[in-house]
Amino acid sequence: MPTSRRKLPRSFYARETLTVARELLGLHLVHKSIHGRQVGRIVEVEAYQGPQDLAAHSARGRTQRTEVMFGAPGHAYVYLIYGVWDCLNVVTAAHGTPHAVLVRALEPVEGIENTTHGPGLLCRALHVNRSLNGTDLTGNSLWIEMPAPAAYRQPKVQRATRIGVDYAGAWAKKPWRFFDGNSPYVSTVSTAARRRALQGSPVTG
DNA sequence: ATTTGGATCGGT
DNA sequence: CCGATCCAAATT
Repeated sequence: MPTSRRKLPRSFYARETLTVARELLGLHLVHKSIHGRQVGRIVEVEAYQGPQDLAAHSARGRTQRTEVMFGAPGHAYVYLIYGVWDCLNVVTAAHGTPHAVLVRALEPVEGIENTTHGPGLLCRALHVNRSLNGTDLTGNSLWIEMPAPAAYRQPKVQRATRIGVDYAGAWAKKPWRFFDGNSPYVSTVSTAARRRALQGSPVTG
C-alpha cells in the first residue's frame, strides 16, 4: 500500500485524546525536509487535556503560544522548553478543545542519526523546531502513518504518570503517559517506570 | 519594563 | 542534584 494511503487522516486525531495517545504507539512519525526523509516508530507519548488539566499549557487559556492547541486537530504544536529544546505535540480532540499528545520517544527507522529517547532529543534528531508549529499533519512535510504491514510490531502498551508536571497538583497523578513496554528506546524516566512496573508496583488510575 | 519558571537533558 | 539557556506569560 502506498505511503499516502497509510497517512493518518484528520479523523484519527479528532477523537478522545487518551485513545489517540494509546493508538499512536507503534505508528511511524515521518518528516520530509532538506535533510531527507526521516522516520521513527513512536514508543512513548503523553496526553495533555486542557483547559481543565493543569499540566497542559492550554490550562492558562488561549495565548499566542497555545493558539494551535485551540485549533483544528491534526496539527503540530511545537514549543521551546528550558530555552534549549523543542518539543513536538499533535493536536487532538474537537476543534476548540485544547488537547494535545506530546511525542516523547521514537525508535529510529529511517534516516535518523541521533538519539530519540526523549521529547527534546527526538526533535533535534528529526530537525523538528518551532518553524513547524501549526503544520498540518495531513500535509506532505510532517505526518504520522501506519507502518507497512511487514514492518508493524504490536506495542506492549503500558501507562504511567507524566514527567515533569509535579506543579499540576492532582493532575500530576493522572496516568496519561503511554509507552511500549517492549521498546528499549523509551525515555530514561520511562525505563525506570517500566522497571517498577515489572517489579509489581504498577501505577493505578 | 522586569521577573519568573518551565511537558528537558547531560554531567556530577 | 544542578546548571544551561531563552522565551512566553505574568506581574509591576
